[in-house]
Amino acid sequence: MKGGGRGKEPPVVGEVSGKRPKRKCLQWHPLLSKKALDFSEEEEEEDEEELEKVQCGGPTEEVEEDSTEQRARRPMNAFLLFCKRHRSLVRQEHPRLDNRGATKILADWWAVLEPKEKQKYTDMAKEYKDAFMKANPGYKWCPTTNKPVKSPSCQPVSNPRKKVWSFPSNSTKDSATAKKVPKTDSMPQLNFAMADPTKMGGLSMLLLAGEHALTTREVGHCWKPPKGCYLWQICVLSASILFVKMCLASEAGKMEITASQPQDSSSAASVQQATVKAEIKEETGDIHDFPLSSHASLPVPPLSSSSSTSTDAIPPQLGSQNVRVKKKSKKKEVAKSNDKDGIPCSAKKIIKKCDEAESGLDSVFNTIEAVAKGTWRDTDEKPKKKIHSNTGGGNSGLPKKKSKPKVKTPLKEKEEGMQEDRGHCEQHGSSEVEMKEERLDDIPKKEAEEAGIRSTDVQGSMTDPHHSPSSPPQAKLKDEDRGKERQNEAELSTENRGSRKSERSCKGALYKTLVSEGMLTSLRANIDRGKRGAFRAPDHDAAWSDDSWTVSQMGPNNPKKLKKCKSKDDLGKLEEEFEKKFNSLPQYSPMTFDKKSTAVAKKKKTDSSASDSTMPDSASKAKSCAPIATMCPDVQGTTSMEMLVGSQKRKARKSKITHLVRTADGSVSPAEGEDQTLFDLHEPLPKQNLCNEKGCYSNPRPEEAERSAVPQELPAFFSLAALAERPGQKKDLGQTPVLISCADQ
DNA sequence: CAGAATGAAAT
DNA sequence: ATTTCATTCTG
Repeated sequence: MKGGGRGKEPPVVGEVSGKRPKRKCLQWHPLLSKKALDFSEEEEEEDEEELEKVQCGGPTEEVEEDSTEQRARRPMNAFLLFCKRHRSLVRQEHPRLDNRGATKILADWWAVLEPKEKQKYTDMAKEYKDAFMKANPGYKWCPTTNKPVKSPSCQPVSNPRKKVWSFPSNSTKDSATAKKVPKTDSMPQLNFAMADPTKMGGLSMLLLAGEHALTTREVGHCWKPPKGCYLWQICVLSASILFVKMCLASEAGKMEITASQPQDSSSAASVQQATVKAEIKEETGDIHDFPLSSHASLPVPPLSSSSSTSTDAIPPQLGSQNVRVKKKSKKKEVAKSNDKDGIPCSAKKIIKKCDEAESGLDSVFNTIEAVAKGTWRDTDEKPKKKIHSNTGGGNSGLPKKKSKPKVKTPLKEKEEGMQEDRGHCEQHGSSEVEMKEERLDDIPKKEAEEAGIRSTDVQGSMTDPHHSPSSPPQAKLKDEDRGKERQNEAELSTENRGSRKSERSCKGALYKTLVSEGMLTSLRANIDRGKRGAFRAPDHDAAWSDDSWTVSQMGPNNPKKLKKCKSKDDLGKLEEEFEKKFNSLPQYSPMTFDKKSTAVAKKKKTDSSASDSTMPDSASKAKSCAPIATMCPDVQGTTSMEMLVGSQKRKARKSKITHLVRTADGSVSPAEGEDQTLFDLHEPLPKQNLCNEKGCYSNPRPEEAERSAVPQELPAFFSLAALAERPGQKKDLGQTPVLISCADQ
C-alpha cells in the first residue's frame, strides 16, 4: 500500500500556486544519467513519454513541457544514502516505530558510525553528486525561486511602470495568474474606471488614439492628471488591445507593414491592417503568455541596472527607484535563469520572460511610438542592427550589453538553445538600448511640446503612463514572438531544444529512476527477508570508485531497446547494477551501532563502568542483528574511540522552536533549567509519548514506551548510555538554543 | 501534508 | 547564519 510510490508525492499544484510548486523531480541516478547520454533522441522522446506517465503520474507537473521542466532532484547526501540503506533494518527491528522514529535512530546510528564507515557513504554521495552535476551542469540546489508571484514587492510605489503593466494585464486578461500585482491602487486602473463609455470609440478611435497617443494633445491632457490616461479617453481596454495588436502586427507583420506602409505612420489604414493580423495572431497566441509577461513586467529596468548607461536610457525616475527594487527581485530571477541551463523549466521560462519582456518592451514601445509618429521605419532599421549583431556572432556582437552581464551564466553556453535565446535577447537588448535612447529623446520632446511645461510632476507621471500602455502590448508581442519561436523551435529544435534536451535527459533519468526505485523496493524486500547477508559487501571498498559506475553504465547499455520495448531485460540489468552499487554500500548491523554507541558513551562519560553496564544490553539485542553484524567488519573498530561523531550542530529547527514556544511558552522555564532533563526525562511537551524528543524514539504504543523505559530489553540504542551520549552533544544546539529562541520570541 | 534526521548548496 | 531540499513513510 504504501507504495512507496512516488506517486504519492503530491503533484503539486500548478506552478502558479502561491507556493512553489514543488515539482517532483525525477529522481536522478548516475546510471541514469549515463544512459541518458546514450539514448538517441528518438529514444529519448519515447522514454520521456513513458516516464512522464509513469513517473509523475502526474502529469500534473507539467511535465512535459518545458514549461516546467522537471527539475532534477538533488542527489542524496551520504546520510540519506545511509538512511535508505538502513531504514529497513531499523524498521525491522522496531516495527512499530514510525518513520520519524526510524529516522531518529538512523541519525543516531549515523552519528556513531566511524568516519571510515561513513566515508563510503560519503564517497558514494560524492560520486553521485558529481555525476549528477555532470548530467545537469547548471543545477542549483536551491532554485531560487519561484515565488513568482511576489510581484507586489515593487508595487510600493514607485514604479510607475510596473503599475502600468499591471493594468494592462488586468484589462486583458489577467486571468489567472493574476499576479495581482497591481493591486488596486495602481493608477492605471483608476484611469480605467474613469474612461467614459460615451467616449468609447470604435476601432477607428482606437487607432486614432494609438496614433496620437504620443502626439495628441489630448494625451497631454490626460497625462497630467491621471497618469496614464492618454488612451483612456477611450476605453482603456480597447486601447490596450489596440496597442497590442499594433505591436504584434509590427513584429509579426513587420515585413508586411513596412512594405505596405512605409513611414506613414499616421495612416490608420495601415494600422488597421496590422491590427487585423495581430488579431489573428492573438487568437492563436495563448493567454498564458500574458500572465507571464505581466510577471516579467518589471524586468526591463533591471537591465539597466547593471550598467549605468542603460539607466540613462531609462527614464530617470524609474531608473533610480525602480532599479533598486527591481534589482533585487531581478537578481533572483536572473539567478534562476542563469542556473538553468537547461534545466528547470521554470527557470527557462523566467529567462524568457525577462529577456523577452525587456526586449519586447522596448521594442514594442518603440514600435508603437514609431507607428504613431510615423517613424516606424526607424524601428525597422534597428532590427537590422540586431541582425547585424547577430551575424556578427551573437553575443560577441554585443559586447557587454547590459543584459549580458546579468546573465552571466557559468556554463551556459553549452546549451545551444540557451545561446540562441540569449542571442535573441541580446539582440533585442541592444536594439533596445538604442531605441531607448531615441525614444527618450523623442518622448521628452513631445511631452514638452504637448504637455508643455507642466510641472515636474507631470513629467514623472508622463513617463510612466507612457510606458504603461506600451508595456502591455509588448508583453503580448513577446508572447507572439514566443509562439513563433516555438514553432521554429519545433522545427529547428534549437532554442529550447537545448534545454529541452536536458529535460529529456532528466526524463530519461527519471525513467531509470523509476526502475531503480523498483529495484530498490525489491532490494529492500530482500533485505528484510534477510537476504542482505548475501550482499555483504565488505570487499567493495575500492569498488566505489568510478569503476563501478562505469561498469554499470556499460552494462545497461542497451538504451535503445530499453526505451521502447522491452526494457525488461535491460531494466533488469540496470536494476541489478544499481542494486549492486547501492548494496555495495556497507550495511551495518544494529549491533554495531550498539557497541559503538556504548563505546562512545564510554568515552564520553569517561566512566568505563557506565558503559559496561550498557554493553549487556547490546548483547541482548544482538540476537536479532547477529547475522548482519557479522558482516560488519568494523565492529572491531567499534571500540574505536572515535569521538563522537555525532556532532550535530544543527540548531533547533524553527518549527521545533515554535513548538517549544507553544508548549513551554510560559513555562519555558522548565526546560531552561536543565537541558538534560529534557532528554532524560521524558518529556514534557511533546507528544504524549513517554519519550522525550530524543531520548526515545517515539513509540506509538505505551507498552513499547515502557519498554523503552526499561533498559533491559531495549536494544542497545535505547540504552541510557546511548541516550546520555546524545544529550551531551545535542543539548547545546538543540535545547539551549531553543530556549533562547523562545525567550526571544 | 507534516515531519524526523543530516548534509550540500545557496542566499 | 539561515533556508532549501533530498529520502522514507506514518499519522
